[in-house]
Amino acid sequence: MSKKELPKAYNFKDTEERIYKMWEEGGYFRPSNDPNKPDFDPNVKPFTISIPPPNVTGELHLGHAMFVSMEDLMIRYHRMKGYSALWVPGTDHAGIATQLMVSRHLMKTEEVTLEEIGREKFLEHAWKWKEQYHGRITGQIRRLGASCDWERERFTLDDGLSKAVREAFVRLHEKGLIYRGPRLINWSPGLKTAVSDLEVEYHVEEGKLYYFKYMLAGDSGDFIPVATTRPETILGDTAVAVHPEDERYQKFVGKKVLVPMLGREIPVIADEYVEREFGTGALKITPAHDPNDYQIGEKYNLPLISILDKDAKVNENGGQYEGMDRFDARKKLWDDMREAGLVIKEENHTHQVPRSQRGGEIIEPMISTQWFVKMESIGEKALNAVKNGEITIVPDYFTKTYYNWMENLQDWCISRQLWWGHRIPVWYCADCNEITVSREDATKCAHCASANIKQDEDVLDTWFSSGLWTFSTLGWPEKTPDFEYFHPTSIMETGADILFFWVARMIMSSLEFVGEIPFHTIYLHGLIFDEHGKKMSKTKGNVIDPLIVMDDLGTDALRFTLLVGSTPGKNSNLSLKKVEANRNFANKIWNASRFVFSMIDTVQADDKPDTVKWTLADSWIWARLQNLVRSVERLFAGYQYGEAGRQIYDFFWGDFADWYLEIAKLQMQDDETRYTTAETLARVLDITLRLLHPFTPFVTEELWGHLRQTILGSPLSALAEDWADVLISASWPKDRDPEGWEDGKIAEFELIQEMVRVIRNLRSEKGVAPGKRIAATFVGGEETPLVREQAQILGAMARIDEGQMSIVESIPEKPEGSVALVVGSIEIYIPLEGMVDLAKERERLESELKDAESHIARLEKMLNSPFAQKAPPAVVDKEREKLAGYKETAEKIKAQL
RNA sequence: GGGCGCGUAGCUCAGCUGGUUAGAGCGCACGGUUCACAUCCGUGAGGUCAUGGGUUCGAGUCCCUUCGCGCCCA
Repeated sequence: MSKKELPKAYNFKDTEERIYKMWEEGGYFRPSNDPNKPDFDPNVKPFTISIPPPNVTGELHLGHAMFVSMEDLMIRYHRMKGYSALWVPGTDHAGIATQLMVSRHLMKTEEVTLEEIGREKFLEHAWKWKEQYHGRITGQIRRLGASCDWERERFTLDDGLSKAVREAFVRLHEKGLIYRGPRLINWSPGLKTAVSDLEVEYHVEEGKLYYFKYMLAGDSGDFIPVATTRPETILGDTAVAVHPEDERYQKFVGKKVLVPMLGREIPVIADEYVEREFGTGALKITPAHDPNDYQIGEKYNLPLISILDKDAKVNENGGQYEGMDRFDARKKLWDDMREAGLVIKEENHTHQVPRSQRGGEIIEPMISTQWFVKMESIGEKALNAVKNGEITIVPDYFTKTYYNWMENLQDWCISRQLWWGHRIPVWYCADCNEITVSREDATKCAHCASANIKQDEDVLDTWFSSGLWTFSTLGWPEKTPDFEYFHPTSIMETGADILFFWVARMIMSSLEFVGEIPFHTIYLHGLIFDEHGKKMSKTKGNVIDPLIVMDDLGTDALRFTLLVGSTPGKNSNLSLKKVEANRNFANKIWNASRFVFSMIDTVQADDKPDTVKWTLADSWIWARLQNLVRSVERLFAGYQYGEAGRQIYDFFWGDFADWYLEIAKLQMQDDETRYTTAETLARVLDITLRLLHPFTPFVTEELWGHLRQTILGSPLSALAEDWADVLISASWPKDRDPEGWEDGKIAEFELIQEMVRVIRNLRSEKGVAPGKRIAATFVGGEETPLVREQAQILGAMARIDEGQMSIVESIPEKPEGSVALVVGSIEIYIPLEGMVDLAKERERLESELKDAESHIARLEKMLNSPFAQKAPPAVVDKEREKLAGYKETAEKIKAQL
């Protein structure tokens, strides 16, 4: 039989690729109930996840590994539960990142700039680039075991999604929710494009606070001292503001001051916004280059003077500084001001510097004509969807963060000065100056029918298209069967860091365009740091590459580590040590299974007993397993996947492998119990593999296949008759209600375990050779029948010589030269000739007695307190039982002393 | 400045709606060729659950204070 050939260690390298291919080619990733097929049953519940689309040209990192593991777990679980599970894969075009990469590549290989090559040629290159790298990232996601339906894979720039983007844009425009105009935006001078507020990160950095004089117009010689962190923006100042109650400056309010070096006259205004304590208490206002100043500028109708061009060089408004780079201008202007006697001082100052999320260059707020989406009404709907419970966020403490953000929405700048993306579907007419906004490519002006029209040069923010992701991937704006059946999707699982970037925008888009929520649950996972909680970065050299981890330790080990090491929303620290431990777990599963197969192989048809009698161990492992199934079900329902994984791990290793398998070795040698033991082994392994499958799909699929074959080829074949062909489509274990006998059997078995432990402990302490069989006398009292029944197990597990093992109900007196062990009401005497140090034994027993007595005292005190009346009876009873147990133990020990 | 989270064994972390003597992995110590597994087996050491107070019959778990750390927003 094939199982004999199974290698001694689990070899994931021979397994993963083969299994994945089998799944994919076998069509197991498709939803079981497909609305496009004639046998579609609308009553079957769908379970849908849209993948957070990775950058099509990107490379797998741990963030991907995390969400793939988590989503695959959810999908596999629901698939096994009988839902029509659909996981829609796809990628996004990542406008800025990809354009940057491609243009760098072009510069390197062909030494051409974007301007030289032109839009059309550039796009050809970009598409080639996309084709080239697309397979890399999707291949890497496959390696993780992702059971997504690749036949439904989408890309943000493909035809269907582009159509969706157009539809969305045009609808927003029709509703007046989209507008174009000059506003203060975040400008990235290196990329030469606008970026959204979210794409700007504020870094605390050492800088300087520059103090200087704002001279009053006229020659009074009076001045207002002003401090700034960005002196070059002085060129664009249009006011100086002071606090209305600031006595130092009240006299200047309403007067004019002169912009240094330029001599422009600007007003001194009073506003409570000014912080009197900061700097000099007087604030220069540059509405065209600072968001706060912009608002003040609006309030007081101050002119906007833009002083920078698209390269962040000083423009014509900067007088003699025109043409200088922003930082050179800062220096030159300051030097000139010093010469002119306007400089007061410089101070070191830490402040927040806005930097581009991509590339890290300093972002310049500046006035630019861009397209914006009005967020107010859209945002309100999205806020309410969470407030009224239609959408739940897990973990729920992110709900507040969400509210906070949604209540303070700024209009969203959606145009980008790039070529790689969805070109804005707006055409400008050179004849009538009207614009044409169209779903189809326009050929003539909608207003004057002139053909002299030109499409807007800009593209849309990538997040605009990914905001439509949950429904555009299902076919919207067409009412496709997929869209009708699978939307709204079930869970949006993604990183907490893109709650606003993406998740909030999907909610807004879906409510706006589809009129329904995009998903009912948002599950946010945390970020992954290195083993000491430090952010992974190339410069620190602490980056863990999931591809290398999978090469070295296997996909299942990586997945299990990520899943078990994380709790919803919390960041987790990953170390290779942990992955290694889970590689070992995969190997443990492998070997325990191998053992089970070999046991099943030994069963003969005539081993089947006439009446089935389960042993204590059989009952115990079964009861434990049922507890586990219930527990996992409850934990999954609460998104506690990590805890569920840990419990399965503990059961498999701690209960099944360490105890039941050892006992099964004995039970398999007994004609009476061979059949039922093999059956128990088979059933427990089957259910455990099913429970583990969403965590570690490869090793479980491989073993389950062998298990199925082994059972089918054995007298136990009836067990596996109705099983699916492959584990991925097998049914999830049913959580049954307890039948009432379970707790008693578990308690009995735990007594046996405890006896084994104390004997092993003694052996170890006394240095008894591990292989040496020893003698033992069990004085069982009430438990004597149990001890007799389990004698063989006790003997084997504790290495007791059967010939020298006696079990009695009571003995007249303590045997000489023996060590006495007490487990509940049972006494165990181990004769260890020459090894028993009476004084030491006494000491040991005394300390055990002390321990028991302290418990007795504690429990008696507790039971005499209001606890007995106020606590639930079940809890009180439990404590009473405990007390009785300790009393018994104490008595037995006393008898020894 | 506002909001959120965290602080449990040497390290990394679990601990669900408050209810045994607070757990795991790694690390450490001792011992092992037990016929599934040395990617293993057995035994052990190690914690006043950051601090102070409160609620409760009962607090690692709920509330407040302080200290330390991290994140988000401004």
